[in-house]
Amino acid sequence: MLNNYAIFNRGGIIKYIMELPKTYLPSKHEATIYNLWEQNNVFAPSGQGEPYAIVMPPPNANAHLHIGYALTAALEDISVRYHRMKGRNTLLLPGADHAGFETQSVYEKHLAKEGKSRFDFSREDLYRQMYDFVALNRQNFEKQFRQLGISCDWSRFTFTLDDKIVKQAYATFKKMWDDGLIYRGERLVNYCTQHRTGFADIEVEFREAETNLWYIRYPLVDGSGEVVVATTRPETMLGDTGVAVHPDDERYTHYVGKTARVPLTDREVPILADSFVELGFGTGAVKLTPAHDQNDFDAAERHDLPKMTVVGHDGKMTSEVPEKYRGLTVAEARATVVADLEAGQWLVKTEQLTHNVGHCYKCGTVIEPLLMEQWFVNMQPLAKPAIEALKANQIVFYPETKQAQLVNYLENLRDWNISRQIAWGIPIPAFRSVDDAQDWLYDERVDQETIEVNGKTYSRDPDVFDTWFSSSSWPYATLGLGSQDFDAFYPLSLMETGGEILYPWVSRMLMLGLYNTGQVPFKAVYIHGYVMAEDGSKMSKSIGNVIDPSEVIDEFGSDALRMGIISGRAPAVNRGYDRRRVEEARNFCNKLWNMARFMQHQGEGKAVRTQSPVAQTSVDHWALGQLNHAVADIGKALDEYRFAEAYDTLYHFVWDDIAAWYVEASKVEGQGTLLSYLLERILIVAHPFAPFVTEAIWQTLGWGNDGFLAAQRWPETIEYNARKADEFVAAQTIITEVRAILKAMGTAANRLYHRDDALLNSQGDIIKKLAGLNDVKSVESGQGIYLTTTAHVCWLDIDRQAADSYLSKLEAEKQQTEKRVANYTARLNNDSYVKSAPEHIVAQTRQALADTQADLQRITDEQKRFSQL
RNA sequence: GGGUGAUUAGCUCAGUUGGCUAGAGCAUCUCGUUUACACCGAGAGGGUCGGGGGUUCGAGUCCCUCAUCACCCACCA
Repeated sequence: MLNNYAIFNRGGIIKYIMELPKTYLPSKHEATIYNLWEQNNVFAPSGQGEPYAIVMPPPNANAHLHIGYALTAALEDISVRYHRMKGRNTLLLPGADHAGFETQSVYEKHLAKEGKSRFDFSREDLYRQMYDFVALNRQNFEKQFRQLGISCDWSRFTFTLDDKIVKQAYATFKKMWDDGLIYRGERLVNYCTQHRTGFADIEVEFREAETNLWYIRYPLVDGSGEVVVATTRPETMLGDTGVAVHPDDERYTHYVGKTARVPLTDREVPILADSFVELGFGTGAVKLTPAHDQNDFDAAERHDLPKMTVVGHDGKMTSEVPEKYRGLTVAEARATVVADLEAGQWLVKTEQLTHNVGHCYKCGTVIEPLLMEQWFVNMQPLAKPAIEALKANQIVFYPETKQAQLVNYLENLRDWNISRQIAWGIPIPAFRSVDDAQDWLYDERVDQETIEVNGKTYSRDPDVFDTWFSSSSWPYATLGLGSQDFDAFYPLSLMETGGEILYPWVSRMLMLGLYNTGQVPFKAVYIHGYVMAEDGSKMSKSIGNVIDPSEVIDEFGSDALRMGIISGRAPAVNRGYDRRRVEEARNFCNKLWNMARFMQHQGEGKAVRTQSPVAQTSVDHWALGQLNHAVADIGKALDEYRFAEAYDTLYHFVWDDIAAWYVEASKVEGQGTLLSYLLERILIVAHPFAPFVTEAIWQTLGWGNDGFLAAQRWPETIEYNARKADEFVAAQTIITEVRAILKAMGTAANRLYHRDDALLNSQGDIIKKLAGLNDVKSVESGQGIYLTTTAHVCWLDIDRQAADSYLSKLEAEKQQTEKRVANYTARLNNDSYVKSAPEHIVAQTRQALADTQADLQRITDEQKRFSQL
């Protein structure tokens, strides 16, 4: 099979030549086109104009892109291409995420297949292995991004473990350290005993679980009675260090201050009053296990209770508990404790209870709140300025509601645990004295296990940062704080991302951005919704309903996927993937392609690019007017990130106005002389949405000599004659009515008569061709039926039989028109309407009434005329 | 428990600050192969905008309420 296109380089100008087959075949062009762009550095910032910058939220370098990324990519790329064409200094900076724990989990599965575990390796070894593992997989997603046509500057590609990111993380940590925002604390940490690491609150997944509520007697030491507590975790009673009741709970007032004995142990614990206890729940008395429950921990802090760790990092009971329970798993311990309670008559009763239990979002293991020493960030001083910036509207949110949600989140923020006990991440640059557990140093020599400072030995903290800690500086760390890029592009124009990371990421970028740069990191935030499966359910690998963007691209093309996926989609609304919209968009690409074919055909194979049109005919002026409107509407919609609306406007402008009306009109001799100009403008305006097909056309027509389409300027408003444009609108009205009548009556070839009407004289040829008439001519007196939707007197010569059936149709039309007349009349008779409504609205109504009355008049005249025949 | 969003044509969904007869694509029905395109063209049918109440000259749009669905946050010893 012969190649039907060739690329060659002649005199430094790249030409792209091929035939124009009937249908556009994306697969034949997309890769070639993207290579041309990339090799010619089309996506680098121009250095001219007002800056416009987006830094991509880095996708997981290890992942195969799912179809949601097609949406992200389309939204970002449309914005960027549009602003580039507007002449702005535009940057789209790509990146990839090492995705700490996520990737380590994947790698662990990989290891498991080889019968190994991460605990078989040192952290350094593991890190190196994973770095290579990710480097291999990374090419995959970079390839997919290119498939999607993303116009990013690959030379600025940033990986979240790159030096500049690590350095920024260290600088941030150091600054916080110096400012006293970082503290080492023994706190309850959400701990997965399977993965052996702690998590941030936000990473814990709560699921409903059926469990029991056990009611247990705690006898008073003075023998004066007992307190019954209710618990879902009887095994943790082995670590109880108190019992709490509500201060207002009269049932227990006289117990407060007394001492109870914890069954199955010899421990005596105080009964105290604390308002965190809920009066209505259980018995109103609660056991306190400070080392394994957040509320209990907080209460213990307030009342200075000791904290006993009874569940260890391995998920087994520790040596703190009586010997018979030691080494049991939590589940085993629970069963044993319950049995022993029963045997000892300590158990009052058991109730069923449904409640939420935290699980590891990766492996599903129940999260144990465990007491651990970790690095924490004091969030209040960071959250406060962020809240102020939000309330001062320094960032525009799409949709708006996300702003208030973020404020609400920030106002209730707890301190942030940034330590993770995994290998795949940025080592925490802190060292602890081997002699003094309280003596910590900040030091960046993390490649060393131990360091000597002032004659003392310090050993490295084995933990790494939470991924979100380093990625919170993403907007300026990628640019390089204080660099030229930073000066040019910070704050970013837009942060485009999904709703699931509004809290963990957007909020932290905002806080740390303000902290490190004194400015908000971005001027706008666009939150996209999720792409669900076609039936509206969540896509997941386990269900097997994941849609691969590459497969869609293979079938329909990248442009079709981009447009199909943004079509009709509002921000932050989850919606299923809709294959029909992609098909629709594919058809649209083909429409563009065939308009180009038609134009080339008209120009006898030589399509000349025109930039300064001379409008001659009415339809020319009309087309320019429509172009102006479309360009303005699309631009305005894109300025406000209303992508679906912008695409809709483009679609209907191209298809309805130009393809259906203008191109058809241009087939009439002497009409439609601006085809190449309009096509040129359309390619530019459509380019942000459908970059491949538009560039393919551009290059194929030989316009590449003037530079890439991707580098063209967005159209300016063009002058046109509105009165002449209106002539074509009038012609359209006549054409539409004639078509409708002929269709409804089932008659074909006919003539349209008029009495030397100026419009009919000048637009006769177009009307004849587009309405499918035999003739349009001026006569002394005509015959047939009058048109009723136009003020231009003309009548359609159809046979008597068809005319009779037309009458009944006319009656239905009359009734509708009468209704409208009544409607407008009533409105205008309403004094308060005329007084309160804006003048132009009232004027519109008056005009509408006049027009409708005229229509009604023509209809009744026509009926009368018929009845006299 | 708190919060957010959704409910518009058979289906999937648009509808910017309230203002012409509420739109699109797909699907359905008629007709059509006029040399850009059947991934096409022309025409048609189809909605009391979830229920109820309110504000207003005017409500799909704003407010209240109810119902159903989805999601987020918090948390239940």
